[in-house]
Amino acid sequence: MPIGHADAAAPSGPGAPKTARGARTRARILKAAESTFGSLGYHRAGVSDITRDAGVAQGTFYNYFAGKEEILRELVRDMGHQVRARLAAEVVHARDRLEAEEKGLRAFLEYLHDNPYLYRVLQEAQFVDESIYREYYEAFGRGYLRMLADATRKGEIRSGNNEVRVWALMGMANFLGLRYALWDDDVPFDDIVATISDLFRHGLAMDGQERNP
Amino acid sequence: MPIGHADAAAPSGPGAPKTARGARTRARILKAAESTFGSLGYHRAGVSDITRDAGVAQGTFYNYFAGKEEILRELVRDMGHQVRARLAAEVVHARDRLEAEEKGLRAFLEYLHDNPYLYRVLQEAQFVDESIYREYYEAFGRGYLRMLADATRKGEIRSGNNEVRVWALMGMANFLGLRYALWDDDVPFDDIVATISDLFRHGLAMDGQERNP
DNA sequence: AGTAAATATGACACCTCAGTCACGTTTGGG
DNA sequence: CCCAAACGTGACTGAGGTGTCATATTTACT
Repeated sequence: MPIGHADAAAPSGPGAPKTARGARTRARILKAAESTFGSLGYHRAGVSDITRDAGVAQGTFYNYFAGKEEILRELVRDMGHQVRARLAAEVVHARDRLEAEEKGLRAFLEYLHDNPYLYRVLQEAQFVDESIYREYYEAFGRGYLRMLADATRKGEIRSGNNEVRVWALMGMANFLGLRYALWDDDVPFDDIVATISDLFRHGLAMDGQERNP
Repeated sequence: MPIGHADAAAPSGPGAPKTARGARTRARILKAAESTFGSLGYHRAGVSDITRDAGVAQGTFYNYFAGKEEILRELVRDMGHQVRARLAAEVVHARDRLEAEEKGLRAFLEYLHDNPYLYRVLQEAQFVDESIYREYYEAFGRGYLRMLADATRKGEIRSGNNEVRVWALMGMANFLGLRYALWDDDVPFDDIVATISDLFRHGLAMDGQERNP
């Protein structure tokens, strides 16, 4: 995943803007949708809330998006690109997988803390159209799996079912983010990263225990 | 958490049934709400869908519940009691914490596979009233934390920040359940449990590596 | 059996909100 | 400078759905 490369596709299909003004307006509406869905939630948020926030009329909305559901789809795709790009950038200089996990987790917690809307929009999308949600995590998971496979090949991590590991790791990050980056920041990210790092380096069991082949 | 003990509180407050018939009707409505919310989702499901499923008239619903939101609250509380009771029963005979984690994870995956509605109702409740959701996981987490603290005291697991661990472990189980118990059961639960057990016993890093005091 | 409280009914009032449309305004290529 | 296409507007409508209420039926106790 190259950094600095425009990962986000230009909008296409019906409703794609054809002038500079159109592009600006579409972007404003999308931005407004992010904060409106993010703070009010998808169902409480009306299209009129979005257009008011964007400073356009109701009808303008439908010049660019087929409806409320489609703008959510677009939004999730957009936000997904952003997180992945950000995490990839943070992780690229790690010397091994364990270090990459540490950097990645910290970056994710920080990202979530700075962009709290991501979580809500994403999780709520799950119940509007499950395929949007699966697409996000499967895309995320594919990249993650590739990195774990590399690490296995290099002998940096134990061999094992990396696909299962990916889902376990994504779940961990997700819950830690919800609890410590969104709900309460009563535990420093350093402590969280240290705790998880210890789990990755030594497991949960006492040292030297259960080392049968 | 004693098994076989009625953990679920009897309904109280306004709308509490006062005859046997009333209690039956209330229970039928709650049951219907579970399957209706579970399959259609909270927002798509109408109160009329619930009452039709329960075989009662619209108005009957409001004899027992203040509204759509309150029955969701009740439902989450109810389902939370059930899962916790079930997991506690499965875990109670484990010989140490590591074995308890294995049994607990497998039991959770099986429970979710048999009760797919739990996930949807719970996750969706998050956006209707966040406190319902937090209450569920904080209750779950308190019990979990107590068990990890015991295990630390007994020297069964490494010392570390158990609270952070609890959230990491809950997140893992959650995502593994979503992916492998609800979406696709293409990986046997045995493999999942084995993978996670290996993580707990040895970590992710290669054996013998990173063992500095 | 008689009676008051509890429970059941379902039509309906009322409101929210997504999406439409006929008509103005701006843009940009020729 | 012209004009066709692109863009912007906001009042309106029609569907969907929550909660109410006057009335009917059942329960439980005497």
